[in-house]
Amino acid sequence: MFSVGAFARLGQVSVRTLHHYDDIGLLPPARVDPRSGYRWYAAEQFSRLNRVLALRDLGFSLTEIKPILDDEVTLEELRGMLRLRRAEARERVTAETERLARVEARLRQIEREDRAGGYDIVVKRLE
Amino acid sequence: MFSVGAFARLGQVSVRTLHHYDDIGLLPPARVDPRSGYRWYAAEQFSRLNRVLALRDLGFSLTEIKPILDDEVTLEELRGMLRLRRAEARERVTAETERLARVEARLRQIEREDRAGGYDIVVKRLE
DNA sequence: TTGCTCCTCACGTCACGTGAGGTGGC
DNA sequence: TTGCTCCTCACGTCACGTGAGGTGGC
Repeated sequence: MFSVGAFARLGQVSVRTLHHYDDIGLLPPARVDPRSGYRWYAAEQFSRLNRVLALRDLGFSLTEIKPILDDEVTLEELRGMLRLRRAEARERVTAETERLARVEARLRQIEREDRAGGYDIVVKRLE
Repeated sequence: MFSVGAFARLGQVSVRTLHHYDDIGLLPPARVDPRSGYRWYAAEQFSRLNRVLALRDLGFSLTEIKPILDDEVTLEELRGMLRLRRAEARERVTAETERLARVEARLRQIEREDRAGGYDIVVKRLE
């Protein structure tokens, strides 16, 4: 059994994160001391923690992660969720790439000592 | 003079956004009717609104935007802020690209019907 | 009178970070 | 007794979205 502190250290997350995962029922400790309220985690729980972190890393919210880990999601649904993640990730990549280009353009402009001007050029849609 | 509704429509932002910009002092209306509390914007204020949107689009927070627009930032400082933005934008591009790759890897894995396994592979640093 | 616009609260968002104030075992 | 760990609130984050409840001019 591991105390929160130990489990957090070994799992590379903060104690607050474990408290949070307990609060939302995502990763409740194997045992809670009824007197002190101390949380005790079992070694097998590292697996679930790591799955949480892996899915979080793919862009899933904690709310989405729970049903996935609890096998309340079919393979088909999981596939669909991943496709959605993929689409979102692609969008963010292009959005960030474009933003980067704009920042660079602005920097070049400033290096030419043109402070003013340009920066109220905004792209807007017409109806 | 434009009412909030009109100014919002023409400026392509929500009324709530204008309220918010007023609340934080970023873009107070040119005039506020003392009786009704109605906000009235002048045509010249579109320029500032667009500057706000342009800077926001570059990744600046509203708190950073204010001093920039109020000329409380030197050219050198602005350059420094843009360099920081650039670095952050680059980081996000690579981070998002990597995330996308992981999502795609997971999808390929799932298409092979391998539901289980893999997904508790997590990268962690050793001390 | 009915619509439409406007107003001011004030809670909710997402995943925790960060004190505050207090307890229990070595 | 001193440290260290643990506990439970509960506010703060960032830029608004979204009602709730009410007012004023055409």
